Amino acid sequence: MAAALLEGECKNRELLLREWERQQMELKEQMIDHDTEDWQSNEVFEGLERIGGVDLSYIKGDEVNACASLVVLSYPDLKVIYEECQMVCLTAPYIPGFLAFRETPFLEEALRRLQHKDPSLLPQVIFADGNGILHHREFGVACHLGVLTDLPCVGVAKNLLHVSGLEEKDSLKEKAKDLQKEGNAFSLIGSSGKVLGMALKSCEKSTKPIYVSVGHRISLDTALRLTHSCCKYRVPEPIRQADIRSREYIRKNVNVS
DNA sequence: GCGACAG
DNA sequence: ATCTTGTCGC
Repeated sequence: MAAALLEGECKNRELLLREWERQQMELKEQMIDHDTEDWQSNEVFEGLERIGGVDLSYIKGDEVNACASLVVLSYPDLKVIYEECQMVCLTAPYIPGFLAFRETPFLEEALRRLQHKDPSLLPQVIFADGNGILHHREFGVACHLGVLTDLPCVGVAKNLLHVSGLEEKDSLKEKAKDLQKEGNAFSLIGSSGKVLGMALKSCEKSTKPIYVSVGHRISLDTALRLTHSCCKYRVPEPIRQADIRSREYIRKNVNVS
C-alpha cells in the first residue's frame, strides 16, 4: 500500500518533469540568441538607460514563503531608480534544470506591475540570477523570463551548473586560475561543440568566476561585455542590488515574528 | 551504481 | 538559497 503510494508519487513527479521539459522546448522556439536592439551594437551601449535586476530570497526552513524583488538601475551610472519587493508563496520545489518553474512566475508578475505603474521605467535588458542557455536543454531561467516578457535577458550564475558535455570540474578550475585580469574569460562548450556561456573574472579582486550566458534577444559577446560593464563587485550590480534588497525585506518583515 | 547539480 | 563574526590581507 505504502509502496504503491510512493510509486505513484514518483510517477507523478516523473510526469511533471516531462511536462516541464515539454514546456521548455516549446518556449525555446521563441528564444532569440542574437542582438536585436540598437544599443547592443555600439561599443559603449549608447541608448541604453535602464537595466533590470531580479532575484528571489528564501527563508531558512520555510518552503512556502519567499521575497521576489525587481530593481531598475540607470546606465551607465548604475544607480537604483526603481525598487519593488513582494512576498510570494512558492508552489514549485527547487530542482536543478527547472529553476524557472519556481521563480519565473513572480518575476514576470513584478515586471507586469511595473509595466502598469510606470512603463517609462521598464528596463531595456534584464539580468537574471541563474543561467540562460548554459542549461541541460539550453533553456534556463534567463531564457524563460526573457521569452515570457520578450525583453532582452542575460543569465549570470554564481555557481556552475553541471551540464553533460561540459568539461570536467577540475579542468575548468584550472582554466579559472589562468584568468589574470578583470574581463578575462573563457568559453564553456557543450557536447555539441556549441559555446553555451563564458566564465568571467568580473572584477579585479574576485578569484571565483561568474558564469554568463545568453537569455534572450542578446548575443553572448554583448552579454559578456555588458555584464563586465555592470560589475563594481563580483556580482553585476543589478543582481546584487536585487539580492540585497530582497534579503533586507525578509529580515525586516519576517524575522520579527 | 554513485555522485554532482543555477537558486 | 540559508545557518553566520570576525578576521586576514591589499
